[in-house]
Parts: sequence; structure tokens; C-alpha cells
Amino acid sequence: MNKEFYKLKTSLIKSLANPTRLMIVDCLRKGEKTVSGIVLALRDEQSNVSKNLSILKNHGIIKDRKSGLNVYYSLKCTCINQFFSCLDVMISENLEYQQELVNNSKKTGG
Amino acid sequence: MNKEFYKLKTSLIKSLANPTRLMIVDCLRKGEKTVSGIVLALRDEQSNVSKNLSILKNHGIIKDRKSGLNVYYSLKCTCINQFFSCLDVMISENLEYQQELVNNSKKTGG
DNA sequence: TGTTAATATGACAATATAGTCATATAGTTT
DNA sequence: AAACTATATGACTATATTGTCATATTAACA
Repeated sequence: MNKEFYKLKTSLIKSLANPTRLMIVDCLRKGEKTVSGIVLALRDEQSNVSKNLSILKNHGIIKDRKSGLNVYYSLKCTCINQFFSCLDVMISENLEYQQELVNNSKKTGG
Repeated sequence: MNKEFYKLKTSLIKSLANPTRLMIVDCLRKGEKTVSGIVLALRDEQSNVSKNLSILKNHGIIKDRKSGLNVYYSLKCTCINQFFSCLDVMISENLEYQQELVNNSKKTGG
């Protein structure tokens, strides 16, 4: 197994493994938005949003378009939607199991 | 936007955002395997494999079955395959873009 | 019951990632 | 060109994650 190949995949997955970035992506599913539009939607710091936008952009998840003072961001890859439906399936399939885990940890006090 | 919800999703994604775990999952796509079988396939430390198996298990990605001294692990969720084809699409779609990034950084020396 | 085999776990050091603050950059408008 | 607006970036601290080593656990078997 070629570890370098898996590292490449990992870095793509990592770019999505952050709540702020996940929110940004979700936010952009409705269409392109300026940075300040995203900041408003997320109610987060501008610098944090900006930083995470650049991470998503560097991984090819989103793209940008400049116009005057504004920068408009949008999803680059439509298959991101598939990706998220996958996740949703996994989450709901595992909800019951997660619940068990929580219950067990209550029982054992761990 | 409910940040807690996104944190939940994030923790699932994070469980897949690691080369060792990605290799494990890939390895299990061919069917169930014992820990030592996986160790052999990955050529990694037993303790590292074991630790990452437990992370995957805790996130409901894989399940285990004990038999004597052995523990057999297998994929729990078939939709993991969809997840990976998504990733593959994203990677190939962005390969060209990544290449540009590399070239630009060569030009600018960054 | 002592020994071996398979797996899991705790402690730890190294590294990576997070978000915040202050500040830089770059267009716009006056 | 000065003031303003939108966005990006660097430095920094806090926190999380990684893999390794040593050791614990559990089952099988002599």
C-alpha cells in the first residue's frame, strides 16, 4: 500500500474536517457569496473565515472571483453534495450505535 | 447555523482524515480481516493499527467480531464506498488545479 | 498453572491545527 | 492622496492528533 497516495487523500479529507469549513461549504451550496456574506451567515471572525476560505480554495473545494472590493466564493466541485449525503447516511446509520456508546459510558461512569 | 451539529459531522470526517485509517478502510473493502492481517497488509506497528481500529470503531465506520484469540474487523457501512468514489472524483477533478499550484510555487520560489 | 499468541491501552514527545489579534494589502471614493 | 472598505496574512497561544514504546489484558494450550 502506497502511503503517499493515502496522505494525498487524507489532506483532502482534512480540508473538510473542521466545523467552520463545513459551515462555509454548506453556506455556499445555496450559491456564491462574498466573504462578508459568509462572515455574516456564520457569525464568526472575518480573519477566521478568510483563513478557512483559503484552505478550502487550496484544496480545490471552492473557487473565487474578484469584483471590485469584493471576493465571491463558490463551490468548485458539484460532487461535494454527494459527499455530504454520504456523510448524512453514515451519521444516521450510526446514530443508534453512538447512542449505545453514550449509554454504556453512563453505566460504567467512563 | 448550529455549530454543534457541524462539530458532530466534523468528528466523523476526522475519523477518516488519517492515512493509516484510510489504509485500514481500504484494506477492509476486500472483506473482514484480523488485526494481524491488517498489520501485515499495512506493514505498520501493531499498537498503531490497533489504536486506529478503535477510533474507526468508535465512529461506527467498522465493526468487530471476536473468535478465540483473534478479532475480525470489517466495514460496517457500505456507503463508505460511495464516500471514496466521491473523494476520487474530487481528487481527479482537482489534479490539474493542484498541478497549477505546484507550478506557480516553483515560479515564485514559494 | 506457566507460557505463548493476539490484541488493547496508557504515557509520552513531536507535530499539526485552531482561532484571535493586530496589521497588511488592495481597490474605491472623495 | 487621504480616508474608507473588503479581504488576506503573520505571529502567537491553546489544543488536538500522531505514532511509539512499554505494558496490560485475554484466550489458548502444554
